[in-house]
Amino acid sequence: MASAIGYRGKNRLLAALPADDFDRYFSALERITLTLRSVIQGAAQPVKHVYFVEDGVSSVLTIMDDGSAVEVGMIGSEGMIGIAALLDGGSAPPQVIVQIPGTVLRMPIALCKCAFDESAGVRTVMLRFAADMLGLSTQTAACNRLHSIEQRCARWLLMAYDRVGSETMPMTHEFLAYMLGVRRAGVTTTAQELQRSGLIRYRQGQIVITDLEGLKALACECRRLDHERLNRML
Amino acid sequence: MASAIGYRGKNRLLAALPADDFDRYFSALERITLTLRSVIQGAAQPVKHVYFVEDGVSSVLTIMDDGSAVEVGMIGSEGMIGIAALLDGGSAPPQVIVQIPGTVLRMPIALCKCAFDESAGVRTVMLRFAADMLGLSTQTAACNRLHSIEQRCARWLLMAYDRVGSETMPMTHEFLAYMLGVRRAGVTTTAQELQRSGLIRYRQGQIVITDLEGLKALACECRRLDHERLNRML
DNA sequence: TCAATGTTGTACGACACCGTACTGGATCAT
DNA sequence: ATGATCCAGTACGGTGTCGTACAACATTGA
Repeated sequence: MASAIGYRGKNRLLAALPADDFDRYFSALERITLTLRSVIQGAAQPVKHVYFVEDGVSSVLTIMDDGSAVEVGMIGSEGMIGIAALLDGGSAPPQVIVQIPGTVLRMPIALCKCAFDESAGVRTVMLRFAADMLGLSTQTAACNRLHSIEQRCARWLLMAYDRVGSETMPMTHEFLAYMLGVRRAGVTTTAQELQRSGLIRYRQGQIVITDLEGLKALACECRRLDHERLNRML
Repeated sequence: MASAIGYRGKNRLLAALPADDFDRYFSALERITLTLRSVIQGAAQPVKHVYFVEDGVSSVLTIMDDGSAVEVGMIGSEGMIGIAALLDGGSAPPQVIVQIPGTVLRMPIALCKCAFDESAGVRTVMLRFAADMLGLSTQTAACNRLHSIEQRCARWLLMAYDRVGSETMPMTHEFLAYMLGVRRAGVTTTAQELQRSGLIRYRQGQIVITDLEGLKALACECRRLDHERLNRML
C-alpha cells in the first residue's frame, strides 16, 4: 500500500487525524484567507462548508431579536467552524465572525459528514472538539452571569492570545463590547484602567497585551479553565 | 430473525432509536428513582453511568471556585445525562442535580459508548441531542448576560413546565436563586411580583404556574427558542 | 488638503441587582 | 407539643452597569 501522507499544517484537528483518514477524506480542502470581521456563518444562509482554522481566531455569537449579541465561543487553530452542523444538520447555524484574520481550510460539509460517519478516527477527534465547545459555552454562560466586565475583558484578551500567540490584535472597544454584551463606554473605561495598570496598550482599533501575567491575575478563573481545555486539545 | 421489540417508554432518545439497536445494546438498562435535589454527577467522582430521563427534570450546573453556581442546561425526558462523557471521556463532568424527582433508566457508560461507536443509528439520535445541549447552553450564555431576573425566572419556570408537563413544581426561592445565579432575596421579590400579577402561586417550597400564557409573554425569547428545540426532539 | 467616517474620552442620572442581616411564619423531628 | 430547622418577607446602603449624548481625536478617501 502507498504510505500515508497526512497533514502537516497548523490545524490541530486535522493534525490529530489518522494520516490515512486524512488522505482519504480530506483531499478536497481548499485554503481560504479570512478578512477581519467577515461573517463565516450566520443568519439565514444555509451552511455549505466546514472550516478548519489554521491561523487567526473566530467567534461564535448568539444574537437576539433586538440585535444585541454575546460571544459564546472562540475558535482558533485548535478547532473548526461548523461543528454543530456536523452533529445535527437540522439545527440553525449560529453566527460566526472573524476576530483575527487568518487562513482556514474549507471543505463541503457533506464530505466532512461522510468522513465523520465512516471513520471512527475522524469521529474521535471531532467529538472531542465538540465536547470542548460545549465546555466553553457552559463556562461562558456562568462567566457572563458571575463576573465583572474587567474580569471578562481580561479573559477575552487572554483567550484570543492563547489561540493566536500574538500580543497584538486588531480590536476596537466597540467590537469588544459587542462580544461581551456590554456598552462600548463600559469597555473604554475598563480598557483605560487596564492601560493605566500597564497590562495593555491600545490605540485606534488595536490592542496590545503588555503584561501577560498581570492580565492573568486579573482575569477570572474561566480563563484558566479555557487554557486547560486548550492544552488538552494537543 | 426475531422481530424487534424496541422501547415503549417515555424517554425520547430511547424511543427514537432503531428498535433492533435498542434490543441489542440497551438491555442492561436499570430503572432508578431520583430524589429531589440529589446529585447525579459532579465534582470529583468519575462518571460511571449515563441516565435516560423518563420523568422529572435535572439541571446541569457550572460551579465556580467560590461555590457560586449557574444553571447551564436542563434535561427532561427529551434527553440524557452524561452526553459530554459520551463525546469525550477525558473532560471533567459537570454537576447534574435533580430539580423535579422522577425515574431514569441507567446504564454503564462504557456500554453506551460501545453502542454509540458501533451503531450509526444510535449516533444520529445522541448527536442530535448533543447539538441540542450545545444550543441550549449558548442560548443560556447570552440570556444570562442580556435578560433581567424576572425574564429569566419566567423562562426557567416555563422550561421546567415544558419538560415535566405539570404546573406544580417543588422549588424554593433559595434554590431557584442558585440556578439563576442571583440572590435569594432577588428571587423572592420577583416571585412576589409574578404572584401579584396572577402568573404564579407559591408557598413553602412549591411553585405553581397559574397563567401559562401570561408567563410566556413575560419570559424572554430564549424560552421560545428552547421550546422550538424541544419540539424538534420529537 | 479637507471632508467624511470611524474610534475613543467623558459625563450623568437612572436603576437593577448586590451583600448582608434580621424577622416571622411554616414544617419537621423527637 | 416543642424546639430546631427551613423558608419567605423585608430593609438599606452600595455599586456595577446601563442608556444616552456629545466632543475630541485618528484615519481614510476623494
